[in-house]
Amino acid sequence: MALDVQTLSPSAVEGIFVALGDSTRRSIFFSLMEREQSIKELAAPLGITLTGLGQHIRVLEAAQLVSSRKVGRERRCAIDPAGLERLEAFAQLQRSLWRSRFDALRRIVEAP
Amino acid sequence: MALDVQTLSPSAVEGIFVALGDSTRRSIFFSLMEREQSIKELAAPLGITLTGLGQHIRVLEAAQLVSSRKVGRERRCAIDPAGLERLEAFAQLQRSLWRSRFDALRRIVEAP
DNA sequence: GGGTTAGTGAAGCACAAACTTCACTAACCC
DNA sequence: GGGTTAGTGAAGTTTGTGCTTCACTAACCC
Repeated sequence: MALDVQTLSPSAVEGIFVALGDSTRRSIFFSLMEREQSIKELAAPLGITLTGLGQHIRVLEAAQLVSSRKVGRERRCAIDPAGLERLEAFAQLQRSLWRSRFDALRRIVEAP
Repeated sequence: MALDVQTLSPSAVEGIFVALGDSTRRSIFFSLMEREQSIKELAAPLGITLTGLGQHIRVLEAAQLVSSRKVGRERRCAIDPAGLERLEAFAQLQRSLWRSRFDALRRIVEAP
């Protein structure tokens, strides 16, 4: 997991939050966590058109949560670990940043 | 960081993604990472009304990303670490789940 | 070739949600 | 008390975006 400063900047996770902020895209994501699937396979249980699903995949790909490749006339979609790695690193960093600031503040307030 | 199964279920992080899926709420969140602030202080740089900002705070509070309390006539808003903890645990779990499934799949494909 | 199936691009619709205004409460200050 | 300031609730407006339809391409199959 190679993560530089750029990878951890707020703007780097924007796309992830936008992507998973939608319930349909969350469903697609969790469905792909089970197994790789085509656009058609993903669309069926959600009751939406292939076009609509294709649009969601593009958003998920932009966030690096999903990757896809054409195999024949099908598009095979799968989880891209990059997004999850970035999300985890982001949460970790923010939490530790908050913690250190909170501890510093506490030290001032509770000065002897 | 106490995290049970409930805390890690997809539905537990829905609110977090919905909350941070909006750019204004991301701004509020990062602004609060710097320091505790009132509704007025948060609204000023964003150029939105106090009413509008109050609505965003409610969404962030529902996701446990922000906590607030009334101090006099002001509402002091601050980061709630619970949301970040949950987000980190979620990303960690999903990534490890994906990794184990991916490794299992690879073992089948690359069978000797 | 002809028919079917999977997916894509452009363009439009429709609803959810971000934001506002207005009216009000309550805390602060003189 | 009277004036100002911070925030809140209800109700309306407007904009973004999720989704569709339609037309098309390309792969598969006979």
